[in-house]
Amino acid sequence: MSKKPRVSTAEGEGEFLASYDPSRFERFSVAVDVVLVAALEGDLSTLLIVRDEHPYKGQHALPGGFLKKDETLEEAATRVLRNKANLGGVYLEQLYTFGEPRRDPRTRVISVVYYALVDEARFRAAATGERPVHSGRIRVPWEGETGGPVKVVDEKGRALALAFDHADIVGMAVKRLRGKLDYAPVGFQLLGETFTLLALQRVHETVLGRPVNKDSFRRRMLASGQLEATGRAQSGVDHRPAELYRFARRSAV
Amino acid sequence: MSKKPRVSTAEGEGEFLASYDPSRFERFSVAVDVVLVAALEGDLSTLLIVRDEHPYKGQHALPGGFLKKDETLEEAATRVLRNKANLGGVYLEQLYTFGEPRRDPRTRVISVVYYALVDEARFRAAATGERPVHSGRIRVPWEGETGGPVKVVDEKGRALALAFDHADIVGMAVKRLRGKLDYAPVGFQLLGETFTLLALQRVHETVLGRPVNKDSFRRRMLASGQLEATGRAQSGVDHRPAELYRFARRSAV
DNA sequence: ACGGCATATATGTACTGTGTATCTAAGTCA
DNA sequence: TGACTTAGATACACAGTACATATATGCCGT
Repeated sequence: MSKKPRVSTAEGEGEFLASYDPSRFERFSVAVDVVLVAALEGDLSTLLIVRDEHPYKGQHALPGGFLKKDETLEEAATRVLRNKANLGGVYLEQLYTFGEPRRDPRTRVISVVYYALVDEARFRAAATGERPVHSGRIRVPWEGETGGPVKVVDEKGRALALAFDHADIVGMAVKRLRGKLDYAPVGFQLLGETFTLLALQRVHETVLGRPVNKDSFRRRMLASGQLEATGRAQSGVDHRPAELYRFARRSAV
Repeated sequence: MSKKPRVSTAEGEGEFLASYDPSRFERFSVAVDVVLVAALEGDLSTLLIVRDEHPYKGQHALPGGFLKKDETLEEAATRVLRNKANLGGVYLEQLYTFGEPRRDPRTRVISVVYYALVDEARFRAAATGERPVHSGRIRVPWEGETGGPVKVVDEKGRALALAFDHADIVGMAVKRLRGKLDYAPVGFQLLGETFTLLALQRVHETVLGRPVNKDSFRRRMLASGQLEATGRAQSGVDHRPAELYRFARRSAV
């Protein structure tokens, strides 16, 4: 292969190697949206905001905001969570970047999407704060193919038509969670400080979209060394209460 | 939670729900870079271009280009591959978006990175074309942790200092490949139409950064149903030739 | 107080995938 | 022709998991 760099005027080369002149290139609005996910009563839920302006006025949308000049993408996502959901210090990870030219009818917007995982208590605190935030339940198609179309419904089970391509985004978030379930402590992020094994199982089932064998799941989790028994038991149930576990941050192995 | 949308003038709400006025928000240069990966002689390689302008003049960089007004992100990645490597119809997938404010010293650039997987023949065709493209060998730290620092070296083994944050980007591409190896036909994309089981094993070992058991690997691959024997054998080797296999696109199960 | 009920938790067994070792097959080359 | 090298097949041990069964423990109605 050619070792000596040479000046090329070919179209493909020029645009990248030539002197940079900002005015020569298009500039784009960059937004950062966040899929805030929690496990509520066995279902995955995501935080939504009702739009009060066109387009998609009155419809639900993921919380988001436009990127500012000197902040990183992750800082923008953090800011969105802080401003829209009054949440800080949550697990945050970049999901995907959506850039279809007409995904926003007003102007072209490149949206870098992050997803965040919180436990039920934090989610409910956000969803009942001063701001008009809503909770959308994610209905994952049972036994569906990976990345199949998820539906988002309200508390009464009515389907919510999400603004923009946000339904696709939620679907991709679930798909990502599904892939990480095996090797990352996803379930723990979605549950509170303590939880029962059945609760953890429900979360896994919801993310996977299929039932898992109870006994196998229990043994696998206990054998993983990631769980730590608290010695305390569930209360307020009309049957034998289950042991409460917590996530073992760093066991001495 | 509050059901009735109400107008909010709080800072966090306003920026997203208020009437959209493009002039109110920053606009950013958006680039699309491509990590073109192939398996060459057991090593992963990636396509690089030598920069002939500041910054990082004379250093190697991933092929890339700025996003145009009406093309999708994927179309931009396709265009980059066509222009810089004269390649078309390759497997392409979005990797990650890098947006650190000072990653490009000239101006802020949001870079949406795609990775592409090609077989050795296509990679060599690109790397020996008219354009001054180069091949960088990816040295994955053996037995290293996921996402550990990879090094990129030239044909003589000399370390290449990549421009911008492109070394990080290559590292993330390898990390992604590693994660997909178990459930996606990554190896097949990196090999040609036909290949021996040992060649497939070498690719897996390179991506994983560790040796895999030969017999187990063979059995696992044959049991997966993704392989199809061609009936033909390797030639030009000084030992017993191995059977050539091909990827079974859609087996009748 | 007691027994039914529902769920938690423990134990046992079969199956499957993988690691490892050993043996045989099929080429090249001196 | 026989040594050498790698391909490919077979056998066995082991671990993880699915599945089945048995026991424990709390609540609740009578």
